[in-house]
Amino acid sequence: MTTRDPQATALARLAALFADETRAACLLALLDGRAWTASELARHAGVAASTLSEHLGRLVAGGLLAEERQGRHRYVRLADARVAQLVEDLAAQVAPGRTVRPRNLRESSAGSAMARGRTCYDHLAGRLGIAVTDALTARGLLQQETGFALTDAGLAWFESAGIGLDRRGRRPLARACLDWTERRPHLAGIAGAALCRHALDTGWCVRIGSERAVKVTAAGERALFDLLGVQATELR
Amino acid sequence: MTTRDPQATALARLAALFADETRAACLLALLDGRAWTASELARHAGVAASTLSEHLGRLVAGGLLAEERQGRHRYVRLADARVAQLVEDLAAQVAPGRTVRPRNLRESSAGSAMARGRTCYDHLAGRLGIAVTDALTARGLLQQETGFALTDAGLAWFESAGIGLDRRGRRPLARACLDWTERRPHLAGIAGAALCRHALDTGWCVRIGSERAVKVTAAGERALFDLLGVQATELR
DNA sequence: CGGATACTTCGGCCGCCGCCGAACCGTGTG
DNA sequence: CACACGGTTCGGCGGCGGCCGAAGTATCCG
Repeated sequence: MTTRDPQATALARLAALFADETRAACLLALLDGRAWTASELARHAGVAASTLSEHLGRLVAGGLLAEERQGRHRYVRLADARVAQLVEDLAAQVAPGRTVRPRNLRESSAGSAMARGRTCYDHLAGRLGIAVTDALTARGLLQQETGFALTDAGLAWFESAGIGLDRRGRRPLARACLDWTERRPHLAGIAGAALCRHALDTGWCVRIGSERAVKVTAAGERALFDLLGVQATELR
Repeated sequence: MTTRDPQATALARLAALFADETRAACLLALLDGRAWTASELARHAGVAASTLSEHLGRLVAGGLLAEERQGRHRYVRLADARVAQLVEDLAAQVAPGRTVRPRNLRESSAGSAMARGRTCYDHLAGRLGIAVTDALTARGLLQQETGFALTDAGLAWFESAGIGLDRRGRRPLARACLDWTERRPHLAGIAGAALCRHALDTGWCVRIGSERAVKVTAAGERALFDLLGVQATELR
């Protein structure tokens, strides 16, 4: 009050952006890494377009979202990987306590598709993400014993698989991201993003509908087995 | 509204705990890893005891704080390392934008002591934390190239230095924590905590006053130089 | 036992914030 | 040009939540 801690003020202001159910729903939706229009988000969150417009204004002003205007559309996406990580961290903190019991078949099947495989901003998560991470670890390409890092063999593997790693910028090459369905860490960071992009580009997996869920194709099963020894059964 | 996303609800509820300046000030203060009494926090935050009591109730109910009652005192501390990490992450997200210009000499000297060396929950931060992390990296004990992990030599170093690493539990052995004064990652996780505890136990550094700041002793300078080659000049 | 201290509970006040619908603006379309 | 459509602005409403001080409870101390 007389002399407030500016750091506390800033922290509270940032947290306030997450502290609303509608905004939280938007941020979680945007974890798919894609850009959504304002009206899509409004429908998703179940509020009026005018309400959502104000929310987007705050989120953009707060630096959490980046916007891009095209014609009469306003596209927004998470500002950067740092923001995505923050959303993931908060979501992960909250998830362990949840024992979701889906209400009906639609939610149940949607939920199980998400649990099977999904993107987490720009990398793979769900059983798919875990299976890949485990396979990398088992083959000595990734080590989780004394931290979380690619091994030299791992670097070579990415190269030989033709998956380029753009190491400019500050983002860590490999980083652990806690999976909220599996409750175990999976590969994120530059390597995780590159792997996911490669998987989508080459058709190892495809997105299901407009959600974050992804599905492994037959070609993907073959490639994952050939390259990493991932058994198809781990993905179901 | 008809069918709200329970994850969004949970995330918003969690974030709401951080989204108040008074509670944020408490959480940041508790980042020193110690237990504070309710009245200490009330004084620190500049609010009435009754107000703070309600805040503590919420934070405890929300699982962010653990409490311990002793006589007429209510001690609280951060619930665990996970919570501490979340606070750090949020604080780090907010810090880069801040270019603090201290108002007066007291704040200035307090600030520079914090910048020189401090604890970040249970590990070392500030120039001290960075110097140690850099030294570990330069000596090949820690690698940040392909992630963030101790090397085999690093494991051996901890052993030979007599710093035990208790690897039970899920906490990662080594983890990067972004330093909000140096804006670079420093060592956290089990190894970071063990190193910090060792440094305080053996008198390499001592706490300054009741704050998070720590000061490297003459014995500490010698030990850090002998064991890691840290130059005393890096610590000033 | 009586007073001091630490904390909690309660009632009441105030301000902020999320919500909506209506009106408005700008862009694309027949 | 008229119209549809996506988005924004505005006014107004309602509720939540943070704040305080006063009163109450529990503990420690002399």
